[in-house]
Amino acid sequence: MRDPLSELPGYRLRRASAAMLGDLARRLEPVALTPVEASVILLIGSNQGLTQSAIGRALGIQRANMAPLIARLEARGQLTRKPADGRSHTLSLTPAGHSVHDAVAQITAEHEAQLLNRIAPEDRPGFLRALDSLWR
Amino acid sequence: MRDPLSELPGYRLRRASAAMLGDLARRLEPVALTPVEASVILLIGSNQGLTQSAIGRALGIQRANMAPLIARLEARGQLTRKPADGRSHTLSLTPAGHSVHDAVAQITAEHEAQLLNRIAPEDRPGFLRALDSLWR
DNA sequence: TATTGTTATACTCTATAACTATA
DNA sequence: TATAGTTATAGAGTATAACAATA
Repeated sequence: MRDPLSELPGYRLRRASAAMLGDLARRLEPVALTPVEASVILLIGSNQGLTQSAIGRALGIQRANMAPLIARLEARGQLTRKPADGRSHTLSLTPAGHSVHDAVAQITAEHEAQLLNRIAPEDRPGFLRALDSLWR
Repeated sequence: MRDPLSELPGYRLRRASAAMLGDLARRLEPVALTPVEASVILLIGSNQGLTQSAIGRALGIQRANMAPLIARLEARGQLTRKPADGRSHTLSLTPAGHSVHDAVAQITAEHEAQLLNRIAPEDRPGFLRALDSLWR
């Protein structure tokens, strides 16, 4: 079969990303978090007290999508909202949130190690530079 | 803000892929196709007469998701199904499908050129090798 | 038995619009 | 006026399960 797509960098990027996202999602099943939820937990863990919208901006998640996401994590008792100035909330991890955070950090480290392991060492720096150029 | 995520290759991969997918989606708006629909059109254009499930396998699209996708393209008059052996259908582009195919090929080429253009020339071969290692 | 196609269904992620309340 | 948060809603993309028809 002629397959013009698999030669295309953009198509390969999509497939590679989907494959790695699937791997991460599987690894996160034990903690019952989606990749996006896990990224929020990780970022709050490194920045206690940021506002909801600051977290969203850093992760490229829109305000409208942050609201139910944060409500879900709060309902699970993994984070708390404290009013900051009347219109904004600062987010912090609860003790349960810290536990999940540590588990997520561990899972993420394993996932990332497996990912890098698939790439030839000499290709890794260029790979990271290329991704950075595409993203920002 | 401490941002441990943006250092992670897997996270960068996700953000880069999302950014490029967004660019492609915008470019495809004039032909009213989604990136996935466009990939199907491209693949059929290079392989007239493949079965629906063969296309799906090549693109990583499940049978259950191919059905409505193909029905949509058929309803637009861009492809036709012919029964192959009683249980499988072969897919071919109609004249309208060929027109869209050519437009999609053009759009895709522009998209891919823009993508590569963002990456330093010396990083491109390693980037492609790395994506290939992650995908397959 | 395995494969093809289909339907139903659900979930994740993203997007826009409109609204309230506050700065 | 601009920002923060919320609600409602929609559309892509993907996933599983179950079924009929055919190989």
